[in-house]
Parts: sequence; structure tokens; C-alpha cells
Amino acid sequence: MPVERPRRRIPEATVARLPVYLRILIEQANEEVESISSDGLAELAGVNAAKVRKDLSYLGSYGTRGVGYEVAFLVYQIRRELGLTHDWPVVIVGAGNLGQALAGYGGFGQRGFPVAGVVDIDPSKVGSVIAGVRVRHIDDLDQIVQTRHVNIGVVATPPSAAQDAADRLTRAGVTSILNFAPVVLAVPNGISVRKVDLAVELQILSYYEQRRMGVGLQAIGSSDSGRGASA
Amino acid sequence: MPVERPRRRIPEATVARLPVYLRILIEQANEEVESISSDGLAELAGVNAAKVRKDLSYLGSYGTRGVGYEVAFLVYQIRRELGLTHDWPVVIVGAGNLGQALAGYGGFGQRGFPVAGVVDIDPSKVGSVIAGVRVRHIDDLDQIVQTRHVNIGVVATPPSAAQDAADRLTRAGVTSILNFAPVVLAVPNGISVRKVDLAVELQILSYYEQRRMGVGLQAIGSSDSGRGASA
DNA sequence: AGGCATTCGTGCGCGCGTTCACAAAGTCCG
DNA sequence: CGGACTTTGTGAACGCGCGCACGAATGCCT
Ligand SMILES: NC(=O)c1ccc[n+]([C@@H]2O[C@H](COP(=O)([O-])OP(=O)(O)OC[C@H]3O[C@@H](n4cnc5c(N)ncnc54)[C@H](O)[C@@H]3O)[C@@H](O)[C@H]2O)c1
Ligand SMILES: NC(=O)c1ccc[n+]([C@@H]2O[C@H](COP(=O)([O-])OP(=O)(O)OC[C@H]3O[C@@H](n4cnc5c(N)ncnc54)[C@H](O)[C@@H]3O)[C@@H](O)[C@H]2O)c1
Repeated sequence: MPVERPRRRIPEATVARLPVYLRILIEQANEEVESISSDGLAELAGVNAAKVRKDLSYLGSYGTRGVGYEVAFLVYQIRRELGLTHDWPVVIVGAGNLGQALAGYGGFGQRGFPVAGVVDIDPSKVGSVIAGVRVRHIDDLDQIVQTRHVNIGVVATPPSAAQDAADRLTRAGVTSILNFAPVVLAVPNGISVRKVDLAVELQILSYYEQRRMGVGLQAIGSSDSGRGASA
Repeated sequence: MPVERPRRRIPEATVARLPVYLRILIEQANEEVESISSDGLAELAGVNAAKVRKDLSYLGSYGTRGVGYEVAFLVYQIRRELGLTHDWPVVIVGAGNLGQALAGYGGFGQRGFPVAGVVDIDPSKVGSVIAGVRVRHIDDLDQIVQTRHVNIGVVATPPSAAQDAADRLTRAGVTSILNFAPVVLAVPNGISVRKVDLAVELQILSYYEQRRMGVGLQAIGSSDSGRGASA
């Protein structure tokens, strides 16, 4: 087992696919599969086999020619590369419709992202309990972030309050934000932001739907980051 | 006003940005802004000005040199290009935690994606009412899709049932799917699939968080499809 | 009317990511 | 033990999207 890796830079596109491989590999491990080929993994992930090999090669040469990859070891390596060897507690800002669904969703904790806290600005929301987590006032954000060592914040407020939520998060020391509000957030340098915008997704689908109507049936290009696909 | 457009192919990356421009332009229109420059729009969208101009040029030459773009007209053009001149009713499969949050969210209807129906396989869920929509049994899916002319389906079932849900949707005639379950869906040719995987998003953030720890503070590349950003 | 400032539209080069194709490496079996 | 077979790892070609840079068009001011 190698002691220290050289930490080469991994392309963004690859980083976005590693979690998909990881999920599939964990499933395979649960089904007692011990080894998998790039072809096999590619099929399950819905991507090209060469892409799989190149992606995995960024982690090092952990395959065995003529055989494939040892599932358990690959799981370990990807986990390590993605920084999933320890938990990343998250704090959710906004305990509305969506915030409650997120907080109540067990999948996050299972995957290493326990909900360290849920905060809201509305006094009537504060104090209520969602899936065992008590909603606290947004003024407690700093304290939650510091005592629970939170690096990742989730913005689930109305669009008008999203920038304020992001400001409070970064001020509290959070360095990564997952934004569900349909607004472009301005954040200081060095802060990572990813957004999930359902309306945008639907509108992209709408574009291809409309196109399908206009011209005769036509193949839809698969989208970047492995986000879209058509088979 | 041009009568018919030549229907050139629009790059995927551009299609993914048009909804963002659209949202911003609608906001500007609401604030009585009549005209906007590519620079102004670029700033609000957090992208390069040349990119904005190139993106908009796919719609046609609708800008005025020395002035900018007429907001209202641009809204109309983007709407038209994205196929948002009429509503696209959607059907939600899975009335759980997430499905209820989605159905209860008014933002979809406002943006032209009214919820035509919510279906579930669990008899105890069937009949309950979410935000005015009655949950129906999944066996009614075909009927809903046909009578309401649904083209877009949303999968909000547990991962184990997601493929089944997708199969039922395509069999019912749906040609676009938005998938929230963390699985790779297999669908027939010509069906568009986009996925929203929160665990993947968090794991990508985790990667950069971990990296930030290892090496000294470092700029995070903005991600594809305009999904990530850092400022 | 003319000149100046502004902003669009786009040709072009560059860098990144995808894919092909193949040699190297290792397995498996007779 | 050797040869056939399998599968990896990666060099190289390709294509796409990004951003610069600049000509062209238009408005505005004197
Ligand atoms: N619910 C969905 O299915 C869904 C789907 C797509 C997008 N979204 C987006 O997610 C966001 C949340 O949606 P929702 O349906 O949960 O809205 P919601 O109105 O139900 O909840 C928003 C919550 O944020 C709280 N809040 C407001 N300002 C705040 C502030 N400054 N700081 C902290 N908390 C604050 C409110 O008190 C409220 O509890 C919105 O931006 C929405 O556009 C939601
Ligand atoms: N809740 C969240 O915040 C969240 C976050 C990320 C991802 N997800 C994903 O979204 C999906 C739904 O999550 P959830 O929390 O709503 O789960 P849930 O268990 O609360 O709801 C799932 C619903 O789907 C129904 N269902 C099961 N099999 C079905 C079938 N074959 N056809 C139709 N309906 C069926 C169930 O009866 C249930 O009502 C899951 O795949 C989950 O991983 C949810």
C-alpha cells in the first residue's frame, strides 16, 4: 500500500464522475463482487471504457492487466481521493419545504455528510424538530459552524434571501456552499459553490423536447459532468 | 419580427446557460430595465461577456451595437428557443419526502412546468392531497400522461425503484426524465435524461475541501454547465 | 454632419476532455 | 512452461468550448 500520493491535479470532469463510480463500486462490493473491469464499470456507469480507465489512472495504477480492478481497493482509493475518509458535517440554512426534506433525508448521513444543524430566520420555525434535529435560529450559525467544524453549507432559502445566507455562511467560516436557490451567488475568492437548479434542468429538457417536435427524431447529446444522458 | 428561424444547433453548454440568462432578464424586466449590455448580463450571470454574446448570437442577431439588447425581446427569444412559449406539464413519480416537496413547490408552475399529477405505488400514499394535487396510483400513469399530454417525468422514488419508474414513464410515452434517484437509468434511444444527485454534488465539494487542507489555499476551477462557480 | 464612444458579432488560437488504438503486462490453461 | 487471451495504461488525434481581440455597426454629442 503506497504511503503518500503525489497529489496530481484531477480534471473537474473526472472529479464529477468519481462519485458515480464510487456508488456503483460500493453496490458491487455489497453483492460480493471482488473484481471489476473497466468495461464492466463503464457499462454500469453509462460511460466509455477508456474514460473509466483514464479517470482511474489519476488515482494511480491500481488495476491488474488481464483481470481488472479490485473493487474494495478501488472503493478505498476513490474515497481517499474525494476526501471521504472522514465525515463532513453540513449545515442547512432555511427550514422550509426543501430544507425539511433535505434534513429528513437519511441518505446524507449515510454517505458521510451528517446534518450538523438546520437554521432559519423565522422565529416560528425555530425550535421545531425535523428528523431528530432541532431547528435553531440563524444567529446560532457561527456557533454551530465552529463547534461542529462545519465546512459545507446548504442554502435552501427563498431566492431573495440566498445571498444573505451565503454571506452569513462564509462569514461563519464555511468554505463550500451547495445552493438550491435560483440565483447566482457572489462569494469571496477560494469559496466553492455548486448549484442545483431544478428549473434550469427542466428548461434544458424543454429545449430538447421542443426540438424533437420541430425536426424529426434526433439523438440528444449527452451532457457534461455526466449530468445528462441518453441511451 | 422574423417569421421563421433556421434552427441551427445550439451547443449543450449554451443551452444550459440560456435558462440562467432568462431568469436574470425576467428580473431585470420586472425592475423596468429596458436594455442590457452583454457586459451587464455577464456580470449578473457570473460569466464572461464574450460568452454571453456568443450564446445570444445563436438565437440570431438581436442586439444593437453601441446599446445592448432589448430585455423584453431577448426574454421572448430565449423563451421561444427553449420551447417555453407553452407549458410543459410534468408528472412526479414517488410521493415521498422529496416528491412532496417538489409537488408543493410553486416555482415549477410559475416557470411553465405545472404538476399534472403525482403517482405512487404505496396504497397508503394514494389519495392524500399535496398542495391541491391528489396522489394517484402508479397504474394511472398512462392515463395521466395521455390525457394531460405530459412529456416530462420526474423520478423521486427510492433508488431500487427508479429504473422501474423510468420504464413505466417511457412506456407511458414520456420522452424526458428528470431523475433524483442516485442511479444510472437505462432508457431507450431518443429519451432525454438529466439527473440531480445531491450526494455527488457534496462529494465534489468534499474533494476540493480536502484539497484545500492538503495544499495551501488554491483557486477552484468553476465547473461545467455553469453548475459550479467561485468568485 | 462629423467624429467619438460604445457595444455587438465573430474569427481565431488555445486548452481541455473524449475517444481510439495499441503496446505492455499479467492471467489462465493445456 | 509457453502461448493465447484478456485487460490495463497511455500516447495521439480529434473536437468542442472558451476567451481574446478586433472590425463593424450604431448612438450620441458637439
Ligand atoms: N421546494 C422545492 O421543491 C424546491 C424546488 C426547487 C427549488 N427550490 C428552491 O429552494 C429554496 C427553498 O425552497 P422552499 O420551498 O423550501 O422555500 P420555503 O419558503 O418553504 O422555505 C424557505 C425557508 O427559508 C427561511 N428563510 C428566509 N430567509 C432566510 C434567511 N435570510 N436566513 C435563513 N432562513 C431564511 C424561511 O423562513 C423559510 O423557512 C428556494 O430558493 C426555492 O426556489 C425549492
Ligand atoms: N429527500 C431528499 O432530500 C433527497 C435528497 C437527495 C436524494 N433523494 C433521492 O430522491 C429519491 C426519493 O427520496 P425520498 O426521500 O422522497 O424517499 P421516500 O422513501 O420518502 O419516498 C419514495 C416514495 O416512492 C414511492 N415508491 C416506491 N417504489 C415506487 C415505484 N415503483 N413506483 C412509484 N412509487 C414508488 C414510495 O412509496 C415512497 O412514497 C430517493 O432516490 C433519494 O435517494 C432524496
